[in-house]
Amino acid sequence: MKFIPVKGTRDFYPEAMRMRNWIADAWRSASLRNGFEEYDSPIFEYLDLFTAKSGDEIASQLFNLTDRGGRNLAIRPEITPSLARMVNAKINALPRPIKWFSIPRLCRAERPQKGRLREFFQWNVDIIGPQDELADAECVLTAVDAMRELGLTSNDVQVCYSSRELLSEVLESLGVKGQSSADVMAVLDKRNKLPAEKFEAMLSDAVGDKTAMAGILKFLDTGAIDPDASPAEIAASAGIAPSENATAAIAKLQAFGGYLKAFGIADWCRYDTGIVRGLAYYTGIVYEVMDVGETLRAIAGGGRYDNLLEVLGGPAVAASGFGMGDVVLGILLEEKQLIGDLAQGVELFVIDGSADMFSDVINVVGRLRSVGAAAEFSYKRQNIGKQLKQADRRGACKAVILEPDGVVMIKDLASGEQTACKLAEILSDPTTIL
RNA sequence: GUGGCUGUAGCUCAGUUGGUUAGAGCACCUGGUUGUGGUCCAGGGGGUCAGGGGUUCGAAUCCCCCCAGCCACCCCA
Repeated sequence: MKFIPVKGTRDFYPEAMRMRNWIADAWRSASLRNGFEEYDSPIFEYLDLFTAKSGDEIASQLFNLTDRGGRNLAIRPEITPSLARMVNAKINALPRPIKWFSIPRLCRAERPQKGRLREFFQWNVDIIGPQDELADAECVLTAVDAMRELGLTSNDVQVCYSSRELLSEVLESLGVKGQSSADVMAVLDKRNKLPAEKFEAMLSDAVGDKTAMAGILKFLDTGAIDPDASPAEIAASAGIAPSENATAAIAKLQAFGGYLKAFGIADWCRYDTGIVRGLAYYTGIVYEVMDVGETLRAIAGGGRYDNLLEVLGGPAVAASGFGMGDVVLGILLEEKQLIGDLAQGVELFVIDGSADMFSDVINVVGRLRSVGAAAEFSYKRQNIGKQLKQADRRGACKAVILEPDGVVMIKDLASGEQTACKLAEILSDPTTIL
């Protein structure tokens, strides 16, 4: 073949398109149920918007271009900067909390691999305004709600959360700072992917100091957070110096856990100190949705990013949200055999009893479509058997067979039952056969 | 950017130690069973064996290059 799709992109033939729509419909309906409004932004932006958020190095991972006026542009690799830009522009006019969602098509100039393509769709759900962990919890609830709609259960996926704030505080109290802190976080992020020995060796290299190393390992072993204990007690049992920041971060984790429980999704969620979320802009609670076997990369990731609007030139306004891509989710749904039969048939298939009645067929089809019915017909004039076969293959519910002398047989294709009526009736009121 | 694996029909795959005109199933198209579907029967289209070069009397098969796909690393918003 001379022309092939670009590396890392997908063609959506009707079958794949049904799957994509099925997922997007679940995302959209869950969003609306949970009180979010849909927005969208341009598919390309000024390159600055992305480098301002993520640094100049990000440019090499973007598809960027220069327009004829010499402007540096980039295809959006994420929508959060655009969201921040849009919200900043109207921050004083928007009622809060701002609860918005989007399902953008995104592009990243990466080498494709399992669960990662160069073009994909990502559901984004954000709440801007509240500082309360209730917002973080409501985002998680929305994610769970969509996954539930798609047929997943808490036996399939878990929302693993931690506190970026607490982790920073722990590292700092152990004297791990600056580059070392960044290195340690990078290693922690791999914890669930590496064998224990290798992980500890890498961690040891990043930390350097033995006392600090022991402190980090003790912190990592923290189990579920007791909702009833005082933050100071929890800090003590996790070997964390009970600074003001540390106890505050622990209290936030407790509040977050309480909201998850109140929303009825506690069994979908668990505290996991191994969640770090890269070195991005997160400032508080962070989480990733993992498949229970942890064989796939994260299905979704998000958390609190209270500084982003300010970084992008706006006021200091708190924000929290997540992104869920269609690629890993699609793999998981397929593995769990949750996709089912997505074929969508027409309602009615209109058939001629003899070729000379074909003009009546297109007449009836036209009338049916004018009242909103999904009606189809065969382009070829052939016997009734072949036309019925075609009706069946199109997934039609009923066949409308036009016979001589104005007689019409309505055949239910599932039961095989037929009822008769008059062509004149159908033409005057097509809704009688719906 | 680095590394590993794999490329035969739209899909899943056969193809012997190199040997005539590269096959099957499914899918697709046509026709039949002479006016009621999910069957059945018959026929048909479709492949420069990813592409290029080499070895050989002869290459889908052996060697080299390249391209593409998959997978992992880096990175992961």
